[in-house]
Amino acid sequence: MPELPEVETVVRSITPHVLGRTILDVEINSHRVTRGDFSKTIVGLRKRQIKAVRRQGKQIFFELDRGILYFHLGMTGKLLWNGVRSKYARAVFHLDSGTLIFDDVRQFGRAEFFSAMPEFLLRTGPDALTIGFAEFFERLRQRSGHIKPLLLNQTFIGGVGNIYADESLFAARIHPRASARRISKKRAEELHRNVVEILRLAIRHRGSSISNYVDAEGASGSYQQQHNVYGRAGKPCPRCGTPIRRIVLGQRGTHYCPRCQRP
DNA sequence: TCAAATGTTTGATC
DNA sequence: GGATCAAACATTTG
Repeated sequence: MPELPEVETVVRSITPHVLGRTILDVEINSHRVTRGDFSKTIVGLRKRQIKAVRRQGKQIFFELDRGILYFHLGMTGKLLWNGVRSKYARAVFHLDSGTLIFDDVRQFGRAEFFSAMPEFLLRTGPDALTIGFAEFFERLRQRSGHIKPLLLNQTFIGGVGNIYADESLFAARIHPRASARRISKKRAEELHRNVVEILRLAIRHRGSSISNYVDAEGASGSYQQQHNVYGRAGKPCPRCGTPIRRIVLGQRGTHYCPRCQRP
């Protein structure tokens, strides 16, 4: 579900409720919430104070007075502040200020305590909002393969998912199957600029709500109303009227305008 | 019943 | 060895 704009919106809506607060107790209702033994997470989090909340790519970190609480929302994860406890409430965090529910239908998300930043979390590439063009282009040049799956690769850049990859490629008029390393500097500039602009705009609209996504208060985003290609297969391209095409690329549905985005 | 869904990890293969 | 690709994970919805 959540890509950078949605995760950023969740972070912004959750931060005022949890910053400086103390975790009193934790319930974990599914063995899939953590990768290892979940009792480590319960014990590790008890009595910890939340010093900072930050996002890198699609990852959320609560920095504690000792250790880290890590969240990844996967496809259907939600963090709900004092929200409804559904049957998908996989973990519940009781703070001195209220209750944080980690709700996740498909269970691709994670909520886990680490005493130190684990290696697998350090593999994330630079955040899509902060990477500069020079570094972006440099990294692009080093890759073979198609541009669309590369944008989804979180070790390349962090934060872009299926919606914003399709929307950014449309804005930059780049075919999703274009060879990453053969994209011209001018086109790469367009792509970099559009990725940043679209992510920022989507944050202003509090993200895209397709089926599941809501912020910590349970509110939907509205950016889905401005999608040009994502989920619009067969509908006219807003720029030229040609029907939007849907293909499968890197196992993901991929939407583009066959006229505006030439191979 | 089948396909698809905002994502990542794992294991094969190039 | 590194990069790339497909399968698997779990559940709902149309």
